Amino acid sequence: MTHEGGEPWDRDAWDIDPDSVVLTLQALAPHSTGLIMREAFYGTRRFDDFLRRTGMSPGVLSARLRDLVAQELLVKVPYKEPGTRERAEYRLTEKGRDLVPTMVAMIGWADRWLTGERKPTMSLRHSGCGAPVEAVLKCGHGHEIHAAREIVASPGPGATRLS
Amino acid sequence: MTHEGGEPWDRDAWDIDPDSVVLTLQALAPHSTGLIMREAFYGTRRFDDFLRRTGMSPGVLSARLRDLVAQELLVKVPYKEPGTRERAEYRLTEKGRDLVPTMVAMIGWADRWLTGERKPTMSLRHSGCGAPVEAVLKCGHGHEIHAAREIVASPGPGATRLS
DNA sequence: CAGTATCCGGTGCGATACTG
DNA sequence: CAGTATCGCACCGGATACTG
Repeated sequence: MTHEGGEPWDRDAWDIDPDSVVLTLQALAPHSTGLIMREAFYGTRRFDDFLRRTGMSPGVLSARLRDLVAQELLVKVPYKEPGTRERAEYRLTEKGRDLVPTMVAMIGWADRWLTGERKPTMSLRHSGCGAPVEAVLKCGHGHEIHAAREIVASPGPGATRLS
Repeated sequence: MTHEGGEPWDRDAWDIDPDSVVLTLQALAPHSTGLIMREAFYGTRRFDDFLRRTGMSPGVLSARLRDLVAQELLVKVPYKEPGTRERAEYRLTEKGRDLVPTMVAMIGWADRWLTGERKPTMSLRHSGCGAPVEAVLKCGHGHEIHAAREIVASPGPGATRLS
């Protein structure tokens, strides 16, 4: 993953913003947003569960949930259990669930580099076979990619050429 | 990717922090850090190139590069071209390069959901075969995973049981 | 070229109190 | 239960000026 080593394009001749890496990072920022999404992936749906499990203040949680709903990563769904009053829950949308590969890749990286003494706090396994889940890279022809240098980056159709 | 639907553990009985998702997000936060890493992946190495291509101020860039070196995502390497004075460049470490699957997953997500009218600004291809690169999920037994519900999350060895 | 120093404005967030 | 309102602080980041 580099543009050096003989690629035929000049980095400074292209404006590549908004870059997709940054867009995704922004979707999960600020920090509290990522925390909420983590909880959502692990199954949390109700306001007070998010509150207790993330430890953030109600004002912050409220604001971030609003952002996430606006981004359509979560949907607010009213529901009513028989005999109780109506409540609200926040569910992952398809767009939100599609962040799973990103989350799994992040978990893999942190588990490889950041745990040190400590072991991973969460374990992801394939339902049925029980083997650990990981994110891997492959290309459209089905080749698995194991090194960054097997990837060539170049300006995409949305990049604008400068001057 | 859920703990609901009959899994035999109680989310509130476990402290799963520091969670790997959050750890990785923290490694790439604040925002300027992610921007720098993006540039690094696209091949940028020198201070003034980062400066111009990211548009941030020298103070901010300096602080973030320091963080990234401290985190060992980048290394500062002095080098000398014949006839010029010594300069410094920042290179990705193995730990930094290992974020590639995460980056690719993020790029895929943003390209699927965020582009709207606009097309992706960067294109990643397999060197040699030229096919587009993507992040996919698979398990240790080699099964490809296509739906979030094929993944079961449970507390890992590093989680602490409460009370 | 590769930074450091300073100022200053915005915002993210924790704590706390209150409401339907 | 599911939020909203307010306050004060810390940090992030833009602009600008300066240095080896």
